[in-house]
Amino acid sequence: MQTSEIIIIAGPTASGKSALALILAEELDGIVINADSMQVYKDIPVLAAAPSEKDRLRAPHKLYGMYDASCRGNVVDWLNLCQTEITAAQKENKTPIIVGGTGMYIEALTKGVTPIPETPAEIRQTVDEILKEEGLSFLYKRLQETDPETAARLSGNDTTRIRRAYEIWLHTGKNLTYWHSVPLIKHFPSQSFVTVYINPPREALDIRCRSRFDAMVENGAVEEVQNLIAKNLPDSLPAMRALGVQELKAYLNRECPLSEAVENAKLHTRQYAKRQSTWFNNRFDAEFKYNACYGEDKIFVDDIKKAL
RNA sequence: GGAGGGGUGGCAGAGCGGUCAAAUGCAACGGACUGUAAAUCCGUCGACUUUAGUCUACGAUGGUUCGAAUCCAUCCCCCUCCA
Repeated sequence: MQTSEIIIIAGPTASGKSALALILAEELDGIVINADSMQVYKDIPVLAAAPSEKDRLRAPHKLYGMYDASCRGNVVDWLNLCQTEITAAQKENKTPIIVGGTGMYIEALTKGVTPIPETPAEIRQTVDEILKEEGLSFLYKRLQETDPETAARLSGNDTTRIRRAYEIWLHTGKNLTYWHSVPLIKHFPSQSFVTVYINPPREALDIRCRSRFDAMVENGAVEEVQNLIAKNLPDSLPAMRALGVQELKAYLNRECPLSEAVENAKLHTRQYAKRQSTWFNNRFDAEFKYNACYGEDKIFVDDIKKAL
């Protein structure tokens, strides 16, 4: 069975997205393409819950583990790679199946992105120094002068966004408000997506997150973090912020017992799942919604196949 | 048995006569989200009614006071040290 549609499977962590993607890939002769900001790093397959070797043999998987932990991935880089993979799949008459929990990535794919030039490293560094020397409130004041609208929209505590907005101004001479006024660049028309949202009840998800983390520890999550620590990377890198990394690092540094580290990681996973649900519930308009974790139910698959 | 310290909202922990429904942190709940997004940030958080207010609350009971989480008495628990 072949189709030119692009399937997108979104949902919170541990909802069973990857399993569904895999089954669909098998049934539809598809290619699974990752839309998860953490599964792109090769150093953390266990903690990021990337598909296993065995699963990857069952169907082609793209954009998994392609970056070193020292890299900083970002939406646009991912988007470009994703587009390449989608067109490559379509050329071979295979169904691209995009799966992931990173709402921002999926939205960039379906709705497009603003063509803001990439910020060079020097600019980032400059802003970093301002931040360090003058503080966030200073940077916020500068933003109020250069981009009052954006400043008004943001909280004065929102380091990430204030920094980015100011970087854009410094680099391009135009502020974020201006950039947001230019049309988004879209690579695929909206009609080409078949969207699926797995949205299990919180309690069910929580149980899964918890047992999954235990399984991660059994499958070498601690060793994974140990190897990461050995690389001596700054904690600010995305891979270092994957759920479980800082928690297990604290254990390895003898700051807390393993049980506590595990509890913390489970807690943070649960809170993350909530943030994801909020995102998808309120801004991801899916054609198919399922209110349970994906297990073995073929219903999902049949429903989706019918839509193609 | 003796000496001392303590019991505060789901938890931790401030407050030590009024401005205390009680700081702060955590958790919980809701929300935002345009290039680090598994990030970052915002709101709510005793109950009932609701821009004001009413009630129940700081181990228990009783007291002092115009007024107590804060002072006193008794009781019940907990911890530390000495024996």
